Amino acid sequence: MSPPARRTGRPRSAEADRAILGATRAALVELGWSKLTMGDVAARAGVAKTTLYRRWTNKSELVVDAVAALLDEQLELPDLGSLRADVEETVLRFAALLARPEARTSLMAVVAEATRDEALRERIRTAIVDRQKRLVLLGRERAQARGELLREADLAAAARNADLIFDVIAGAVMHRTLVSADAVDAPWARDFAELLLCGLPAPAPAQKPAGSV
Amino acid sequence: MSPPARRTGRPRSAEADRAILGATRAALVELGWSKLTMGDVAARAGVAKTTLYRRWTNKSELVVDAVAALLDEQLELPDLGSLRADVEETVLRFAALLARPEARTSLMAVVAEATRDEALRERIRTAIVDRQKRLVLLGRERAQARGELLREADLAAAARNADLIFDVIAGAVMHRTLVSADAVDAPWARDFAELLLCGLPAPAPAQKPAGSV
Amino acid sequence: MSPPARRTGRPRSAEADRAILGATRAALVELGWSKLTMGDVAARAGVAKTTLYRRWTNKSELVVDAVAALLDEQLELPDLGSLRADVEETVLRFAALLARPEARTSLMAVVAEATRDEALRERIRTAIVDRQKRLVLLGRERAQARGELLREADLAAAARNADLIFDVIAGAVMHRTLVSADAVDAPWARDFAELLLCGLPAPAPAQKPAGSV
Amino acid sequence: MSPPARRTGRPRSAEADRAILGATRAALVELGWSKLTMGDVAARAGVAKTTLYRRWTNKSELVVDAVAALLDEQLELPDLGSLRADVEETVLRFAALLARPEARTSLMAVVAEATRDEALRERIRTAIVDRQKRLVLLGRERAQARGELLREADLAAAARNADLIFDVIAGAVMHRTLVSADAVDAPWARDFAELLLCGLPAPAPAQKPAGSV
DNA sequence: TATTAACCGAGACGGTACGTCGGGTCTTGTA
DNA sequence: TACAAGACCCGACGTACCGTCTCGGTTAATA
Repeated sequence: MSPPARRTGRPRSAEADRAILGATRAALVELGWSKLTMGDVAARAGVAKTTLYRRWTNKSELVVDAVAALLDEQLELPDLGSLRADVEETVLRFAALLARPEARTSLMAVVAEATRDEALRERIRTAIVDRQKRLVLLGRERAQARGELLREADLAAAARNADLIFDVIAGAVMHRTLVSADAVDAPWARDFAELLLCGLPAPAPAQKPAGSV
Repeated sequence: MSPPARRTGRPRSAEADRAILGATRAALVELGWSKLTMGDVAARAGVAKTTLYRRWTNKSELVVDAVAALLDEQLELPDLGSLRADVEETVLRFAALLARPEARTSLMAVVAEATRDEALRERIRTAIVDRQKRLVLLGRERAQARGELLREADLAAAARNADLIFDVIAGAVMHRTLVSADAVDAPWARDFAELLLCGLPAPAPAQKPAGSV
Repeated sequence: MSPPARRTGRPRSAEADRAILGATRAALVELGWSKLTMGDVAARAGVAKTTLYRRWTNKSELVVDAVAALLDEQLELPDLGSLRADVEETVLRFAALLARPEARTSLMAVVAEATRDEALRERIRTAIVDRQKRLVLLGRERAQARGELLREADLAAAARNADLIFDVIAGAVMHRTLVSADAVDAPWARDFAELLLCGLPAPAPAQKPAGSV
Repeated sequence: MSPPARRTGRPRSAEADRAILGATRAALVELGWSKLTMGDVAARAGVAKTTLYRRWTNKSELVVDAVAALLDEQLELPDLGSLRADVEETVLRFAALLARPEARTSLMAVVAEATRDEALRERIRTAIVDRQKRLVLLGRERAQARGELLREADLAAAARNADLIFDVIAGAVMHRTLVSADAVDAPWARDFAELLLCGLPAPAPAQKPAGSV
């Protein structure tokens, strides 16, 4: 069932594979998705266009693969002694990643493409989202150990909550960077952490009776 | 201030503006971003291609404006009597909009394109971001009137805060929808509103004594 | 029958007429027929396009009028004492005229346009051809007076002959200049006059028995 | 000498060359120069527009070649036994060609365009002028073989002379047809051949006693 | 060692859309 | 009315990229 390993004929050049992916990543950084052309990638890789199409059926497929390789870098969770400090630092690290043009461009390109490609969406979910979610889980673990966070009884609720926090953090940073086109700097990170930990500033401390969720 | 110029010559047809934006939205729905062509939009609008390019330099710019109009008409702030309910409802409305393929696709395409196009970024900011921020401002106004929110003394801080809240709400919804590829439904909206209003659940109400923040 | 002289309303600006024709000639010289645009002419004349179209229905009509004015300069027949010398000098003068880009360009443009415009053809015939034919008639007159040329008995034949000579001289110069793209210089003029006066070089003097022609 | 290059890559389709030139001629006949469009030619030829532009940079260049092919196929030198008869027949054949509107129109259009386009002038020279000059060379060869013409000693002079004769014949016919707008018919051809072979009718330098005619 | 099938580069091909340009018309406000 | 300005419709222009298709030539496994 698995590919019976083509046997006859000249085998494909592994060199070419490497060169093509490298050239694609370079072109992505310089030009972005929409101005990247197959002809240009081929030229950069010192390869014929035919060679590209022998391996990938599409511009999309090629670029997605190139991006996937690019995004294998991972964020690491800091441990600064308090939940608030850890959140701020994580936000700043993620923003630093998004500040790099190749990351920003290719991430968005792949997300945009995914808006009309179910398979790609699934691929993003497993390759990126699920992998980064561990940061939230780990951070919560630590905070609970420190006594900074309530330990949730309901397991399902706990999972749902982790998902929510992940979307809030990642979404806020991405939205500010890519849509609002504003900088994510230390003051913003501080304000964001404050909001995340304490919520909107209610007028009277007495308004929140004891025992509320 | 801005429109004192343009006195001589035949004025631009407002009719054409409407027809073009309408045709663009219709084409987006039917074809999606990538298959939408300027020529087709012109034909649908009963207008010459030149007339499009006299108003928008690009396919991107045109689509940004069409999307902005779409958001304008679709997003209204509800008034359900409490900040919490208003937030939930707004989140759900925004999610409903993103569930429509033409909105999702074109919004993301435009954002992706903007990652390497400063002018487009600026246009998104003025045409979409600044315009939708009114929802946050209006919502805060009402909540303060109801006594649900502290009235901020510092004006600059108030503005910064509105920006932050906007990015958090819009970012969370977009990220969950487009990146995490999960549904934004009523339970999620409830959890999100809870988090936004109250922050992460601290273990004891008395735990935050002196010296905080 | 003659134009009843419009009376009401603002009269047309004679200034504008002059400016337009001048601008057209200037544009013809610089750009040639095909790259001359109505918009450019209007701009040079400091006039709106509407004003052009109020006076001429077409680009063609406008340019033809401009060319006609240009060609009102005339060639003068020299009198150098012999038919041969007069022919050579006339050829060189005509060539000098064709060497001027505005003359060359606009003349050809108008002729090309005439290939599909009967009315224009007629206009060229009366405005240019018939007017220049006088040179042939005058030259023949003088040569006959000097005894260099046979005086034709048949009047119709004489007229036909003048037409022929005109086409041969003008045609040869124009063809060499415009089609063959070679220079019409003194040696060529000499060779041409020799050919015109004596015909192709026959091998034996005895071949043309008396009384021929 | 000229085609040693071009070794790699897919070779250009000779089929396409034929189809394009054929389609161009057909379009010229139906539409004339100014209404002929590259897109239409491509469609008729069953070829992409790109393929046209890969071979010809311009509408003008393409039409020049199409016209050249037209002349090639239409103009053959007759052999009627005498130089005089051959000249007459050639003149009539050329005139018949110029009577066809597509030939007349496109030839003139191309020449007019060339008055301000050096590259086009060069192309006309090589594609049309040099190619048709063969008729003069061949005709002279035959006439000399028959003993009707002097064999020139000086080679350079012979070449100059062929150029001259070509310009005289082609120029006279074109001028009469296109500028004078008169018919080139059998009588005119006879008069022209007489003039070309014998020159202007001199009164016989002393040979002919006074009072002749 | 010779065969041979699949590879490779180059580049032409049919398409489709792009953004621009010019022709000729129409619509303003002003003189 | 004419005029300057400039928007309008139309249609062709020449370009760019897509993904496919020959070409002539190379290269490793097989026979």
